[in-house]
Amino acid sequence: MTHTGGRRPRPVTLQDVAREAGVAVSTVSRALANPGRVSARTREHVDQVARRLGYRPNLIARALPSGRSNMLALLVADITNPHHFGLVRGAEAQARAAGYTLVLGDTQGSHELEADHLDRLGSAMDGFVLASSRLPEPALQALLGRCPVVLFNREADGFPSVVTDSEDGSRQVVEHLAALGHRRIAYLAGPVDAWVDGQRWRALSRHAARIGVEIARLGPFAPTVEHGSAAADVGLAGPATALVAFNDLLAIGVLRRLEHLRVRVPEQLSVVGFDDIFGSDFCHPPLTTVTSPVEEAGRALIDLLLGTRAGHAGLVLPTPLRVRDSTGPAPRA
Amino acid sequence: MTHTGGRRPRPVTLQDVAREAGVAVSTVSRALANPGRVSARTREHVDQVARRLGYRPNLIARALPSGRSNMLALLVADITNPHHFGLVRGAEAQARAAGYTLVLGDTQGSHELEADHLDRLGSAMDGFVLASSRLPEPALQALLGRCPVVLFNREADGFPSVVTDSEDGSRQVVEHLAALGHRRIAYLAGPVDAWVDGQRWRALSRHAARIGVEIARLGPFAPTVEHGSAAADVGLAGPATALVAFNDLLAIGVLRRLEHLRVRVPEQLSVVGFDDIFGSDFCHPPLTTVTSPVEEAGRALIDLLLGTRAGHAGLVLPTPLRVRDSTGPAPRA
DNA sequence: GTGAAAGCGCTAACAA
DNA sequence: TTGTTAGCGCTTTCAC
Repeated sequence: MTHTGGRRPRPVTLQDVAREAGVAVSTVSRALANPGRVSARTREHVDQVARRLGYRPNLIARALPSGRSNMLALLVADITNPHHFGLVRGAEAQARAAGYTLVLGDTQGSHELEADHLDRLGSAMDGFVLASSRLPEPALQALLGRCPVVLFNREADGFPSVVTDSEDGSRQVVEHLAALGHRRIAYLAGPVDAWVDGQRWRALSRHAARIGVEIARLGPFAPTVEHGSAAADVGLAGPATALVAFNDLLAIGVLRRLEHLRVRVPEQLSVVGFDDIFGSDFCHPPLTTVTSPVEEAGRALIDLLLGTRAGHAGLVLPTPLRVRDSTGPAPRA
Repeated sequence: MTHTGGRRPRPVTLQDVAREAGVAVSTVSRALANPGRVSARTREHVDQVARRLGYRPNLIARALPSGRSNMLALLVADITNPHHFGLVRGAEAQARAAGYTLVLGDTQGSHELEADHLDRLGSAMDGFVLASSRLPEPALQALLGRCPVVLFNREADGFPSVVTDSEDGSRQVVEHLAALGHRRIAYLAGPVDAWVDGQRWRALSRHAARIGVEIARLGPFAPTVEHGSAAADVGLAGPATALVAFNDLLAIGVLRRLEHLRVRVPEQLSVVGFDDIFGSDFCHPPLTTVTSPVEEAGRALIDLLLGTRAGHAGLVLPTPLRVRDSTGPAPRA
């Protein structure tokens, strides 16, 4: 790796600053970190010398004795899912405001990769946000003593968490479809190890039962646009007049397949998604979906991780249904 | 941050393993890192003890004396731009394969934020990939001696880089539009500090001149779907029969605005984008765009950074034009 | 308010 | 092959 930049000059260290300023390293350290515990004159002088020499603290060296790296990691199940955009932005902003650097990791929906990331980064991070963690419960519990962890869209004993209100979102979906006259709906399930999948399915079926609507669980399907084709075909094979997809990625894939098959949406079949991602407003037809305030979630997660927020329990964020053109009156039987 | 997990047990260190195994720390260190430089028996024994004790190397402590953290950072101008998905995936995979952890940073299109990230992370990373860097040239040059850096979609003296072939992509766009009878086209420019913006504009205007097509540069516009509205309005105000947007985000925004204004695409106006992002195939109408092999780019960038790839110069990736439904014959005057 | 000195957990000479 | 030892650059007691 030496080619890039050729000879690398030795970085300026605290020692260099101390020598140049004519004080002890500990004084420089204090002047820079705890400006209160040093005289105004020294602080100013040290500051100036440090600036002149172009001193940059070595984060690694700082982290070793202090035990804090000032880095937080956000591990997402799928970085290519636009759903996480806002989460990243919100978390980034909040972390930065608190003086932390946010580091992002993609687990590609694999709990092995997730565990691997945790393993590798564990000793170097001050805490983790696991978004849509796919980790088996025992693996999660094993983390408990080792490192501060907060969860997004997953709940587990002992962990602070922020979740979107699947319960209420599902209620809105069912009531919306029922109001449009749908009596048979199908849920196109997501990954079995995705905690929200279970939540959504349970809430959906409970409310369907309450209202007197039939609901079937189909799948599971990988939550991607590509797999929407398979999901659409399975959905089409049944009696359902409305399809509720695990998330928007899958829903958009379903929509694409239906268009290709010349199945008219919503005239012949209604489609609903979850998340309200980038693209759900300009796909064809625009998707009716359960929104979620991900940016707020991102901020709240960091607050929880840092202990900045009162109440360490679970935070549930509201998820209003955004009705667009992919849902309409049920076709006459 | 103490709430999460309660009492944290002191992690197992090399010393613990050494004591338990009845050998010196250096032996444990070697057994774990250079299994060749230690007898098979000791290695096995140490391995076993380490496993039994649940030893996890402390990355921070390891990085200090060795000067290598085994972490690489990828800084992208906009994490919410789907264009970067493949880049992240490709880079992640390649970094992981080489034993490195890839860390992601979002600079939100701001060179201040970019510089800040570089500053904060600089001492803790073994290298940086700057994707679509907005850093002013002098700031970039200042990095030269300090840390290995490779560039994506930007070229600068002294830095290895991978760029998509704006030159050839632009040629294809102009020839495609000319073949459809367009004689007046407009370029909806992106951020002035985006290197590719200049590249695309220059290539576009050169080829337009060569072929005898008029071209105007409009903007600059922020490269987001939202700003597509403004771009569409400006484009509509001129004589152009075809609009070439800086990227797909902007192009999709333009398409949305045109649909809202009941301007028929491509009958009344053709639209072209760059990147071929998520959504460009299901927006309305599907977008004609210049593709780019981002996943390959991601892998190549890591290779370049690690010096694994022969030839440290600039790598130019092919960018075939994907023709969809947003371009058609020029309207009769 | 400031300095001296002891580590943080690990790597890498150097010795044995 | 293995052990001893000196740091890496910084923070943080503890004296002064």
